Amino acid sequence: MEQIGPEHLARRLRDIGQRVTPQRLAILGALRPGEHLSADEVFAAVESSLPGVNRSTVYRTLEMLRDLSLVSETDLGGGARQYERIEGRHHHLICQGCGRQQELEDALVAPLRSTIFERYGFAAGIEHLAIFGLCGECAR
Amino acid sequence: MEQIGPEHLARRLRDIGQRVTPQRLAILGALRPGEHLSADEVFAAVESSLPGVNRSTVYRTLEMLRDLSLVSETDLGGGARQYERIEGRHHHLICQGCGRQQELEDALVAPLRSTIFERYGFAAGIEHLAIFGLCGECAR
DNA sequence: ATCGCAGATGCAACTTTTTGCAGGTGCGGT
DNA sequence: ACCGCACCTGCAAAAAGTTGCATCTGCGAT
Ligand SMILES: [Zn+2]
Ligand SMILES: [Zn+2]
Ligand SMILES: [Zn+2]
Ligand SMILES: [Zn+2]
Repeated sequence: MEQIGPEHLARRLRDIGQRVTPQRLAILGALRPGEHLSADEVFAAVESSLPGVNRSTVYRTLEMLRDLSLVSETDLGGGARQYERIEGRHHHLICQGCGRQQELEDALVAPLRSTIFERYGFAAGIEHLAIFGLCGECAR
Repeated sequence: MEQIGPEHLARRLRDIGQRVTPQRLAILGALRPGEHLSADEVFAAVESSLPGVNRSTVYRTLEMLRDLSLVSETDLGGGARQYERIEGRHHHLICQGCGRQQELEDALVAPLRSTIFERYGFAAGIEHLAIFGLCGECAR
């Protein structure tokens, strides 16, 4: 598992022409691949290590990280949007019957990305899809 | 173009075991295929024909219609989620560079739905995707 | 036609997210 | 090391969306 320190995060931000601030380091540091956090949970995590941060800074930073494709922002149907540091694409199948979730490998989604590019010349991100529907058990 | 009257909408609701109320008829009636409306725009439209309706009724009704797949709910990136009456699936490509939108036919998305079903036995809805990325011009 | 109740609505409080603005700070240039 | 200013942040208010509860109502049953 990749170990990430503050210097690594700082470099990552500078590489893409963004300023390095304590807030951004804390926010990016609070996010880990494979873990979905709400903005409020990120806020709570950041608050403890950097008292005084403002919620809107958290929202604005998450928005920036999302625009830079460093973080995914997804409505998984649970009230608040979920944020996750992107480290290899993956997606989620969410059953509207029983609520169970299942991970979906990007390999199944990749062809869509290719088709869209071939057909429209459009480079689709599709970093983290939430696909709603009915699982096998609930479909009957 | 399909003409829809109140009786049609009422039948549609009853068919799926939902109660018919003036609010629901007004809300469903305010939505038309091919037109994206925010919850607030739906509220405004409904207000004029049925004064006194409450915003939360609009939100709750849109949520119900979405669960019943009569209406799609999509974050197109413009601040507020957009609602549209579903009449044949379609999707949108949204360029994060210039903001231009392009419609995407469901034929290109259908294979993903099939693949997911074959692989996981999961019946994916995918009624109205918003796919973000970069258009040909902005990609360079 | 009337009754009863599960489900819908209105209302108000609350949570979540966005925005405008004034002051603060990272960082390239000197 | 210092400056300058474009970009960030905190703050406060607004906008968008959700929830609990008391009342009301559509509609199946009598
Ligand atoms: Zn995920
Ligand atoms: Zn299920
Ligand atoms: Zn649409
Ligand atoms: Zn573009």
